[in-house]
Amino acid sequence: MAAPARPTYAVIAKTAGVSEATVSRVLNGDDSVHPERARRVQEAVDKLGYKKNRVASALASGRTGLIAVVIDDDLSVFADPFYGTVTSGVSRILMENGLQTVLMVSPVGSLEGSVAHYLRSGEVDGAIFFALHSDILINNLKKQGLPLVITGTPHSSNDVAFVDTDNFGGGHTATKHLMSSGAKKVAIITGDIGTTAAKQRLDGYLQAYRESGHVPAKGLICEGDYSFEAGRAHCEKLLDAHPDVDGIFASNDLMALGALTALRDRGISVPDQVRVVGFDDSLLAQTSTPALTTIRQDVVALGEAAGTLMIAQLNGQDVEPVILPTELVIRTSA
Amino acid sequence: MAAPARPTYAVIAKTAGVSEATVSRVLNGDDSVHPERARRVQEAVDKLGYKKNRVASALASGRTGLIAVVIDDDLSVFADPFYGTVTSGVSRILMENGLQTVLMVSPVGSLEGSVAHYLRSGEVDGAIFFALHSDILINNLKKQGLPLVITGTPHSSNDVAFVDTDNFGGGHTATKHLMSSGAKKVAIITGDIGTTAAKQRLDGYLQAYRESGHVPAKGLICEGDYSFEAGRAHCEKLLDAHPDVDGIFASNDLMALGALTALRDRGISVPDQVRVVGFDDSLLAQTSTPALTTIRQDVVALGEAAGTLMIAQLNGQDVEPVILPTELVIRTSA
DNA sequence: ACTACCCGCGAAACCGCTTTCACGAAATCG
DNA sequence: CGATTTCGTGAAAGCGGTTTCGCGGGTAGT
Repeated sequence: MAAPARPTYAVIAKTAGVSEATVSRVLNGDDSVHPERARRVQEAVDKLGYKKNRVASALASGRTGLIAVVIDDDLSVFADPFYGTVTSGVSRILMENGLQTVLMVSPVGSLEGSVAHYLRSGEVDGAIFFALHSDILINNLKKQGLPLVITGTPHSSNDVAFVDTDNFGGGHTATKHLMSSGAKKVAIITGDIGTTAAKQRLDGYLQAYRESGHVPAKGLICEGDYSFEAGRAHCEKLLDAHPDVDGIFASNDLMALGALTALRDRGISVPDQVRVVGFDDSLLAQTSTPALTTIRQDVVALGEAAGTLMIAQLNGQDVEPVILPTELVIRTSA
Repeated sequence: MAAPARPTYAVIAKTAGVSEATVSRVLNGDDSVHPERARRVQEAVDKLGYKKNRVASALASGRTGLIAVVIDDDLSVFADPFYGTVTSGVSRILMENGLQTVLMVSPVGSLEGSVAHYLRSGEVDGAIFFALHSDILINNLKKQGLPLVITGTPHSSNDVAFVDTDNFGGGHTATKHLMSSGAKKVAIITGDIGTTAAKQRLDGYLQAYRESGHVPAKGLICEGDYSFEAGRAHCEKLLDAHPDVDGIFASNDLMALGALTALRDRGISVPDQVRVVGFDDSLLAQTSTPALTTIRQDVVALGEAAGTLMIAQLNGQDVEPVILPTELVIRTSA
């Protein structure tokens, strides 16, 4: 009510004594305007506290200033601090560039539904995907020329921009560390093998084994799913089948914690009898007992990289995938 | 390029043999259109796969279909699964109502900056606040008639809609549980006392004490800040000053974990010698050793309630604050 | 000095949908 | 049965920017 109607180009133009077209040019950084008139426009803008109406601008220009962050999974995924953190990184970068983040959570499988429609309908200038389960929509959108960024390595090697942690390197480092601290028989509990991250971490593990000149005994490779329970259950199975296991690399901290719990329940001392390494360096790793040795990934940086890649694409630049390094954080468990 | 230009009202109108005005009426649920013509419009819409251009619609109607979720804190807050989960609840409800969630993270103190501008400029139809540190902007926006919802109890009792967990009840229940399971001397480690939630949980604790006919000894009330370290440090101080403490209520799980760690470091058995209760029922509570007895708050429900309250306001309904019940989850620590 | 360009700038069309307004026909009233 | 409402509908005026187009004047070429 009391809101004093916001000024429009018409007002700015009048007070600056120029045409609306010129106002537009000045406000959009068109340098073909005489400095003096540009100054006058700028003055009027400042004086009237003018702020561009993004909606009108969007309609006329076709650019909405909105970037979708699409989570291709059920809502619960967002409870994972990982995504929250990545999102905040993305959001910060986008905001600094005058873009807003639109959050879209799309239950697995329904990606072809309303979300797809929304993305296709030009109501966002670009989309960043998390926890992508399928590449078909991606290829589809890509073909339409929508700037895309994927966090995590996509399954098919289409030329879509993506950012990812060096999962292979992390898996490799973790396994190496276990071996070099004395473990002879190192098992791995993988994440959901449907994800590329889990596969890459496993590959790193295998590579480390290869380099050691040994071969992982049958049964040392357990296919988990990133859950606490999987960590616990696989660890127990492992202890039954291979009582001489002395190293466990869990593909994330949560499973490592599950393993830790199973070990404690059996009275097996960590790290003396069995060493454990996790992945992520989440809060869990810092607060567990014993504190978890783990592979840190820089999640904020991941988000920022995704945002930066998006900005670059919007500016018409060619972009290369970004792979961020991991870091071994040595605590007590290994 | 290959994108076959989306149809507009003009096309729909022509193929249905009506005016654009009628198309608009049908698509916006104006029931004053003759059923037969409405059907024809609907047919045309279906046949052409028409999807309304939200931007144009927004410009003309003044309604953007966007709801801001504002986090008044640094980005790191979003790493807390709590906010991620609330956000996903909000997002789901909004989407079901054809609204999109715009995420805005605003470093503490800068709320009066670009975010405020954005909110004021009518580019969103409403705003939901998380982790609110100050009420001034709220009152300001409220005055402008922007539909608002706050998660957490606001400091001043303006009549803004809010949703919150029953922190008082939770604190009360936690303390009661400690007492009734035998604890004589129950301490509390509060959260950041600047937050209303921390204050309310403390009030619940005090109320339980009052009902027990006792008074908490001096020094049993420790002002923490929700961090692991605070939990540990306060617990140690507590053990030094009051060796006979036999119950600790930590205002969140993370601090409870800190306390658990301190206790273990001193070889004090939980729950035999000291009982510990946390708050949140986060992942940490489930995976800690011993598993943490805690007060569960339904975080998804909180988000959904916030979303629902927003929808109600947009529909012009009057809304009442929503306080969600908590639940005592008994595990091992108490 | 005359034509050919280039440059800065304003007029006006346009983006796609919403909403007011007024008109003709049908319904209601006295 | 004429006068007044009511109802469904289309024409048209926005919403607030962006962008094309072309004009007038200054610069350059010859």
